[in-house]
Amino acid sequence: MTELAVSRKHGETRDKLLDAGLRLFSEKGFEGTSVMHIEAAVGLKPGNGSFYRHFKSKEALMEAVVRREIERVRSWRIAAAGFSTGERGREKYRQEFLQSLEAMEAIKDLINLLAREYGQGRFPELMAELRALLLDEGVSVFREEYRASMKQGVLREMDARILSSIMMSSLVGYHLANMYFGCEPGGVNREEFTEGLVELMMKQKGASS
Amino acid sequence: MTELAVSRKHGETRDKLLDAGLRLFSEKGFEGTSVMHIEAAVGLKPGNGSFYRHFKSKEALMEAVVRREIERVRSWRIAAAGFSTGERGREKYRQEFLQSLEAMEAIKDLINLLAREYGQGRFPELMAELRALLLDEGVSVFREEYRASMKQGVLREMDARILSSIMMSSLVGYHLANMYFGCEPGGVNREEFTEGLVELMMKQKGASS
DNA sequence: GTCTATAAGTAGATAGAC
DNA sequence: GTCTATCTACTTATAGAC
Repeated sequence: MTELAVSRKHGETRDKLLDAGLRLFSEKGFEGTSVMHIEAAVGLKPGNGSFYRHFKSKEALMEAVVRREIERVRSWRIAAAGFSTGERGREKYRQEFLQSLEAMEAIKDLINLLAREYGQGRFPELMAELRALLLDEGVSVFREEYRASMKQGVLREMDARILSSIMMSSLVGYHLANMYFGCEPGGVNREEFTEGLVELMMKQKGASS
Repeated sequence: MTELAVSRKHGETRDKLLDAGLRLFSEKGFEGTSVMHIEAAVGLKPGNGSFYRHFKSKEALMEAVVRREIERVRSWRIAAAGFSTGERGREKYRQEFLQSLEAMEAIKDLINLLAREYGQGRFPELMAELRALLLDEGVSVFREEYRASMKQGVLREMDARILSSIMMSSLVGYHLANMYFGCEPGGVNREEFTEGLVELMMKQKGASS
């Protein structure tokens, strides 16, 4: 184990390739991005295959890019275990919704890449992993939080499964509309939007049942 | 004006090319779809350029595909002017939400294509037109409907701009999660989801203010 | 670890026979 | 309106000098 043909720990260039790969695959899609383009982006002379000293193929770079992003998201999840602490109420939910939008913003390249490549059958296992991470885990965290809140009587009485699905879908839709169209849906900004979501979730003043 | 080099009204094959173009661009992206592939899909011998008797370039096909879809959506909009009639209430909104999801399903290839190509700078004017059609018009129809409903006192009192943005984002998010991940967010089906949206919108029993 | 050079394949597009 | 044949450019990837 002296030096693998294409070993795992190169230096700066490898990291630059991962960064450029994420950005370019996200912007132009996997097919739309050539290795020459990637090489040029990191300062290598394009078309001379120096890329292949770092990754054995374009597919290998794609896989490494997605795996690195998955790990990034995982480490955030662990760090943000503070989710279910603190006093439940308007302000807490408002901040959590804003944080969700910010988190999506932070991984927008990953989301974009996912949108482009998903369903094409190119990286099925990778895409399945992303789905589990982004969608399934996200909804389930929301759901458990809402269940706890309802017991405390701060939220309107409603199936927590459905409420969490709606809140999640809503944030996802808002983010994607923003991302793809570069504008806020209906001219409603983040603060108004998240405030509105909280308003809908909370028990209305004087509600009887 | 006897016969343009690549004239506008060919026959069956041209339509087949438009159909195949929509499907393939949506599935594999513009860059990911080769002219050979398109030719094969409509029964032409691939790689022999018969495609170019119908469209002067791959870009030209893309443009024609999107324009045809835009017209399709426009004609629906006109036909569905019945939106703002009928008795306002739970059942009406429930059906309208379901119809929105069905409409998105019906143009999912267009949406997918949009998601893939938007922001790449390849067809800027085309994408801007789509945005106006799908997002801006959609939200504004919702908004006016809600304004009218609030006056009648069936909806909770809330900024109609924000409510319509939330409802729209929510439907878009639900649809996209479904489309990209092939499953319902949080295992909530359409009926439950739309029912939940209505529940959130309506005035709660016994709400005072 | 980057460069020169180049192989082998595929892409978009055109000319002309039928 | 489809086919044969072909041009040019670009793509992924490799071999080997430095």
